[in-house]
Amino acid sequence: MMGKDDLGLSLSLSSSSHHHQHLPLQLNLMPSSSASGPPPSSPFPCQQTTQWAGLLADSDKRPALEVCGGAVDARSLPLLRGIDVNRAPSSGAAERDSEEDAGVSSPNSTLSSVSGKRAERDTHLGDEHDPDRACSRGISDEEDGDASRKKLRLSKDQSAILEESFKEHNTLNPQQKLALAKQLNLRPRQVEVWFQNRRARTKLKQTEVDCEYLRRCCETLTEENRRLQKEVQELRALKLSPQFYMHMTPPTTLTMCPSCERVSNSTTSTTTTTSTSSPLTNAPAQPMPEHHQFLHRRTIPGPWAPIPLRPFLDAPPQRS
DNA sequence: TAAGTATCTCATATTACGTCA
DNA sequence: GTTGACGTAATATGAGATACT
Repeated sequence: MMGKDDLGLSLSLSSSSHHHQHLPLQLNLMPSSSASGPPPSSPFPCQQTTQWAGLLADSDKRPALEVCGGAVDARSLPLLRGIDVNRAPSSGAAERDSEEDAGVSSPNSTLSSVSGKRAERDTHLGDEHDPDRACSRGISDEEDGDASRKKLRLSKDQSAILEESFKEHNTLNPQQKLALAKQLNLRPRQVEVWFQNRRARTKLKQTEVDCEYLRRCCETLTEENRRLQKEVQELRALKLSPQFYMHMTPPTTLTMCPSCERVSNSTTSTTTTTSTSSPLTNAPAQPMPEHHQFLHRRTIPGPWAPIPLRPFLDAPPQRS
């Protein structure tokens, strides 16, 4: 049967990769071949991401492309009530955005870690608490009165470029974020949010795939268990038949050696003890090791107790 | 050097908006 | 025109890491 390693089943509860990113509970259910790929310290590696990105591309790309299609945009643009996320932030505001957003990268943060120096950050810490927050809500200078956030659709091209970038690396450093934002005419905060949501969607998809894989494994094991139970019933039925006892050998007790864990038949002569293959491994019987002969000759009372096997297993009936 | 603080970035949950049937 | 489902951009929150005092 499949073991844990066969399934490639591993749980990574917590670890740290190079970007000190949090590593979520990761089910690596890929076959053992893939288990050798991503290092355990990186349960969300680019390799795996790329692998899943390809798998997910179909599922994720569909809504993105359909929703963000030109026709949809053409219809939706009038509904944006004058807000066009795809348009470069206008002139002065755009420049201010691109510069301020270079420092505004997180809702909890006010300035970027491009420099990472607090002194420099402090100089940028103005009276405005979080300018990007207001911008990201789509509240323009003229729409300050509307407190509700505006949801802004990304264009097809923007989504495609973001997807391509995500395939290369599912996390962005500040420089990459800035460059991507500039390329897409988006605020860095928007790029950051997009990547966060994209990672969440990827993980969700993978979780669904993992669940499906586990479900199939469970079905397989259930079927295997059912088959074995049936086999046990058949063997028990054979045991109860009179013919069974006629050909039955004397009671047998198998003993396991503690050192090599081989099973020997204690009913036979100690000098002629046969080495029995493991029922699990089905390994071919091998000659008795030297230490076996020593142990069996001296009948040392050891901790390895005889293993009483079920009668029907001690003397398996002859199958014709 | 250790402790405390500030900041950044992340994952995660949730909200709210846009689209479509 | 309305409505519910769905996708997703945006927000809120907490945690870990890092730099600094």
